[in-house]
Amino acid sequence: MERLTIGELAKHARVNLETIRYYERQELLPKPPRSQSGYRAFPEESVGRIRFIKQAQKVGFSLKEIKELLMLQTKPHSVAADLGEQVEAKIAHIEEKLRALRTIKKDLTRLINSRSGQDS
Amino acid sequence: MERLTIGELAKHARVNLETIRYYERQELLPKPPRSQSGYRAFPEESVGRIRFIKQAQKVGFSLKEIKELLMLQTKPHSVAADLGEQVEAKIAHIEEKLRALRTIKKDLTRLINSRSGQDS
DNA sequence: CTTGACCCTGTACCTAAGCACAGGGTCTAT
DNA sequence: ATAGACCCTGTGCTTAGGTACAGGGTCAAG
Repeated sequence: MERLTIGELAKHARVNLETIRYYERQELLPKPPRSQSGYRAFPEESVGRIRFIKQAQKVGFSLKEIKELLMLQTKPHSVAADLGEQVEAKIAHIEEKLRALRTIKKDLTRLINSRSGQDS
Repeated sequence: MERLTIGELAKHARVNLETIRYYERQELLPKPPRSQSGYRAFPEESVGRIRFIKQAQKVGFSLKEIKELLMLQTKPHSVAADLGEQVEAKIAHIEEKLRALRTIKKDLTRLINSRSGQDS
């Protein structure tokens, strides 16, 4: 399996290299295995993981919340008791954001329409 | 027309009173008129304005971006040249966020569905 | 076998978005 | 006319989310 250095990962995921180390410290990325010389050797899937983090940030999730989302995704078969509930809660949270966005969008759209025809 | 003190506005808009002063400094709220004794006297619409700010923040807009959104909304008849373009750009931005949210939601939904039936 | 491009750790610095005083004036109810 | 609840300005602190070195090892190419 292909492994990436931190620099390669940074390039693929389009983030600053320091950001990756920061995410590792914050435990958003699992600690990667190291080469003999101590270099980090990331699995390819780290690219997707970082992209996910960036997507989620873009819509207002904090890193703490994103960590929870990632935990749900990557340990789906863990203790598992009320996992469904947790996920439902997250989805509700997302739907709230969707509503907020649609409202803002509607406001702006109305703005455009109200302009057409009248001129200053 | 009804006017609000900063404390009343904070209560209605459900934000900390210091946040309002901060927004004023950042020019997200227009400087309100003052009473003889120097107290701020906000128009009622400030409540809606603050709520809008909070909604937009929830979905990942920075205060700087929100300021732009507000300027589009409140001075729609200004210089007006390429205002339509600006609004379209904002809407595109919002649609990007909508897509990101839907992706995250789909991931989580898939997670729930994949669980039903199988057990660890 | 050295030079340039990487990587390591650790620490410091930075911006955004507030929150928390201190020190002082105001307003109103008793 | 005084206490309690407000308001004012100014300054400083805090947290999140990074970014930027410094000081030092590593690796591949010529």
